[in-house]
Amino acid sequence: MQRSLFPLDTPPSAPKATVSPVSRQHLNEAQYEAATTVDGPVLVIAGAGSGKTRTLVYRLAHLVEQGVSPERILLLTFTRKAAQEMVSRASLLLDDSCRRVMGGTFHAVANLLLRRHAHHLGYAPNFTILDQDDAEGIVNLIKSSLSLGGESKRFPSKRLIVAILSKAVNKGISVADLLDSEYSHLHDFLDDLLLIRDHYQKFKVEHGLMDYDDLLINWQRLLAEHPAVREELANRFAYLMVDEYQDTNPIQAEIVRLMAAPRNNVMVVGDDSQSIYSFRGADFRNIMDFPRLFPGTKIIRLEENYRSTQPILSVTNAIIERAQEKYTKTLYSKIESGEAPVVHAARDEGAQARFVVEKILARQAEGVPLSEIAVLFRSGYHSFKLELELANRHLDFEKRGGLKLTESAHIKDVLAYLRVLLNPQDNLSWNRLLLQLDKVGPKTAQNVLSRLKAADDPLTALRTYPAGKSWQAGLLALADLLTELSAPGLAPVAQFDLLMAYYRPTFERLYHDDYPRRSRDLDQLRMILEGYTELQPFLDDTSLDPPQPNDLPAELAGSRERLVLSTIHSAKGLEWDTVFIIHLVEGKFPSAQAALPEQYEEERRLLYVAATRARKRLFFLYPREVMSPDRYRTAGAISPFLEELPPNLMQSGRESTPSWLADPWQSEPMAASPAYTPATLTTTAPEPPAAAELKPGMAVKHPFFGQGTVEREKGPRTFDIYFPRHGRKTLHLDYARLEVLS
DNA sequence: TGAGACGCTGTTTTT
DNA sequence: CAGCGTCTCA
Repeated sequence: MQRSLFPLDTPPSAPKATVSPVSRQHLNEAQYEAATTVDGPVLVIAGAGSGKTRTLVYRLAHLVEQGVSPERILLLTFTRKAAQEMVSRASLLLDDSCRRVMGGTFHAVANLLLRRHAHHLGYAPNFTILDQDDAEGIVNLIKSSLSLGGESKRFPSKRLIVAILSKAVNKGISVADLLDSEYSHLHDFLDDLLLIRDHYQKFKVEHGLMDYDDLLINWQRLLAEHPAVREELANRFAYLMVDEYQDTNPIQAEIVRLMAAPRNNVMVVGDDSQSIYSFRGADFRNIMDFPRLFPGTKIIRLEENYRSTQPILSVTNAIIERAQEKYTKTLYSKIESGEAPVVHAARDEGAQARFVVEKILARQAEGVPLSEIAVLFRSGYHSFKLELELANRHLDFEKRGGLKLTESAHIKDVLAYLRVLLNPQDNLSWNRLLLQLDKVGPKTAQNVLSRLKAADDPLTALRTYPAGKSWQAGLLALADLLTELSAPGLAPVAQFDLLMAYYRPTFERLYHDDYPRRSRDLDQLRMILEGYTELQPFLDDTSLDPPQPNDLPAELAGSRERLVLSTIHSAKGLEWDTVFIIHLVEGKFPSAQAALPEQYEEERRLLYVAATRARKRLFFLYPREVMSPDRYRTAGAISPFLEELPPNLMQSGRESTPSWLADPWQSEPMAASPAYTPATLTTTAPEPPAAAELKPGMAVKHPFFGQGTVEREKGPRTFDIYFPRHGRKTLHLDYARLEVLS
């Protein structure tokens, strides 16, 4: 979790490089050209593993070295991590001034800009960002208030409704057209959907809420409708770079166009073969439209792959060769030798998991660190069996993708209090708080809500509300809590602690069966909160860059090598020595949902992305039998993507069903495993260091952020500390559990 | 009108 | 395998 998207202060530093970092030695011809063409529009078509990141990093350093002020560079990436990584590598290459480059996702940058300029659009600066879950919650409220969907079972779920409305926005088409093209079976619900959309829109504006799409739309509107603002921003950001351009949607393309004009110093980098976000409105044809959007675009292709061995590339080329529509290129590698990828048919899911573990141990024995190995899959739940097996064998892993910490109900509960504090208009969160009171249900909550809406001061309104006897006390307690929390000068962690004292009984009542497990999440949340001196950026980050549930503190994560389990989407842009792709069964991969040819093609690209992550060893696995929900075994068919590949490119491993396995028809029970505990945090709090003890340059240790260096004193008992793994944090000694190392 | 019990369905991917 | 809607009782 990292919030210093706009690093505002510059750490003192001397340039490290005496020779120009961007020399022809480190880059090939095409990369060099891309890194050093700084004026005018440039499109880089970069195949997988072709040194795209390297090129961007060198270009960043080159720009700064040429005298471009880092503040004037905007780097738009797909994840926050990617931006950090690039900025940090550029800093190593040149000097720390590169850290002043503004970088992040479209959504995160939109958020920062809109906090400053939202008033042009009729929004207050304290708007709340909604995640998908929130959006679904609002749609649900609207659905029931309009009494839609009651009788008819066919009425689309809140999930689907939100997906449809969002997709229409992101593709820039009407809901009617979208239904025609992708959801023809829902055509009868068009009017209902439009009605819901209008109510949803109105609800958001009235209550100071923005969903992910609004962040983009409003950024675009800001630029399109307010020329003065557009000019100011376009002036400030004289150089634009956009990574993963194949996954941008039309709104993002328009934002880029508006931000870049009239200089058009903009470089976009992407690979149409790796476009995997069409469900979000992205269209890989976007990348081909770029030259039309920016006449005079210089097009550069990076086709040499530096990552994988030729045997692996031969397979990945074969995968993508069968794509219906592709514009590009065949990758080649100079790393000739290497083993052919392995296809292995495991007996069932359990055997698949055991096979992976065996191979991991073998690879480890060959000297490959655990962190250089990854297991990839189509959907989050595909790794459950494997996670159990790994826990059994005491192999440490880190899971990416799938459920986020902030998606669980108990975390959402806590966040709702904090949200209401910052944005008293946020009726979604109010609703959540009210429903937690005993004897208060949806109906009562609605009544209270309508009163709050009319009132100037929500807290007074709460206190004076003519509540029923059975729940009056609860309402007052809530008002008291919120009053207490709004005391000026309270640090976020202090607010959290007060809040927990109030919430814990509710928490234990609501989740009585498994609250100890959930309790750990709250501990984790508290530690994350320690990195913030203000609530707003914390809340923004919980929506824009949500942490994973078992993200370990740096202290534990850094000391041990961990295997990576990841959805393919979250593995984008990364690479490992050894990669396993599991569950390559028809129905799971490609997903059974992918019925339309376009969706099927995207599944193919997804497999391509997964396979191109591997440097040396690549394993394709599938279970021959899968459990259907009713405990019967059914035959799993091999994914058509694998079946259609030329067999001579791969080693086949059906025979290697481990001999120690029991009778193949006997279900192999997993050895009883001790309940998996995602590393408890048993740190005994060290004595808080006295402020006088901390001096710039000192090494300190934080339970979550790991080792860091004190940069400067920022206030009473408050210091800026730079953590290499998490960026700059402002920490208060009373709240952060800091340990002095030197 | 809230709360708890029961039975059904449907299940990607992420900002 | 939960998360939803429906039903019943308080």
